[in-house]
Amino acid sequence: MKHHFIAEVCVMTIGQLAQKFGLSRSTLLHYDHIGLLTPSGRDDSNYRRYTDNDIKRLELVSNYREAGISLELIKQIISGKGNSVSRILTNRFRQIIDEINLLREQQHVIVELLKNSDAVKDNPIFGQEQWKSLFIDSGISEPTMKKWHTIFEKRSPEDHKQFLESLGISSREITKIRKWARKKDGK
Amino acid sequence: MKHHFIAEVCVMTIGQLAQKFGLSRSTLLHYDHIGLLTPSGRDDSNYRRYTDNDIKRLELVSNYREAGISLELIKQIISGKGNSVSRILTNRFRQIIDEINLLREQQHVIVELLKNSDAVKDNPIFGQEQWKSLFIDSGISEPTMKKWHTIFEKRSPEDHKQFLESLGISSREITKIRKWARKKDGK
DNA sequence: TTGCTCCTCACGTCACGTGAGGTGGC
DNA sequence: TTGCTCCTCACGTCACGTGAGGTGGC
Repeated sequence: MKHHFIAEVCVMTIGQLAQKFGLSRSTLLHYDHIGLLTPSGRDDSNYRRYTDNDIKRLELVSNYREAGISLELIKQIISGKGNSVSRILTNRFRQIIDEINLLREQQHVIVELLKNSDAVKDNPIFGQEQWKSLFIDSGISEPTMKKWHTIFEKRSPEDHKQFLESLGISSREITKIRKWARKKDGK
Repeated sequence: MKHHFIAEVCVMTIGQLAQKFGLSRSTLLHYDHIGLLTPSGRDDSNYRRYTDNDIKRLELVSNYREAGISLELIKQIISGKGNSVSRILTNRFRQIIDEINLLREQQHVIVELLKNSDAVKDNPIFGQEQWKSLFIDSGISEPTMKKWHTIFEKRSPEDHKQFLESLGISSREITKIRKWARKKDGK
């Protein structure tokens, strides 16, 4: 005996799918253009129809994108060709380490430039409060900020000190901050 | 009484300058195109002649580039227009923090993906040794690797554990590595 | 008719890299 | 002549973003 009701398939338009995944339409258009995610069909008005399968595929794509894998490599992964997934992932992991180290070096350079600039004289207003609000405005929570100080202090205490100095914070305050950054350790 | 010898000015061709700064020719060509660094003159063959002043300017550009400042902002800094230098530098510093956090999230995703993949079954060879040589091949020294383990362990012990597991390392080895990563602390 | 989403080009972004085709001095 | 550096377009990269100009259903 057959079921006479049609299986409930979930078909979505490009806008709905974009919203569901927190992506932009142009991102999905782009994925279609390069053949990474072509919708299974079109409706009467030539609108893209994304089916369940397409959605599953986008789920995969989205995950790998969140790992920072390039679209080209994601194509390879999904098609099953090219390097093994675990190799691609570990390569990317190593790449991230390099990128983070590069960014750390940039932070180091910035500290040096601030040290040599007349930031303090130029801008005595630009003190601890401004800096703190900068963190908060950018959505960084107090605990994250503290954690960051802790890591900075541990990684390169001298840079940390100089950085704090470049902000025009009093040496008494600096001593306080650094002490507490080191203390968090034992906890 | 005047000096009758001509001041020794240092004039360089584009190739020489590129080599001196460890940049490519096309980089310098690009800087000329966008008006960031236009050589003071040309010689008879229409070759670019970079003078002492140009070299000093490139020194500045190069420094800010090493801080990851965009060419557009460097233009503003050198021309003295726009935001103050210290503001630009601290903005960039904050941006780097965001970027590093994004990369850390990507590492987290990779760990999850490795955990859920059959990396271990697929690739039992892909053990500690392969991973270690990956680090070494990519120019990361042993001490840097150790430092990295230490930080990873401190920041998110659970992720670190899972990551090590995903590599197929024995639980005994893992315990050993993690213990030693924590120990470094007291030193 | 208004408002909404959808469509397809096609060009812009950022910091260069890469030829193609040609010149000039040793 | 060979080899070297230099020159000027002009197009490619990567992952989209941004109009421009137009359609289709409520």
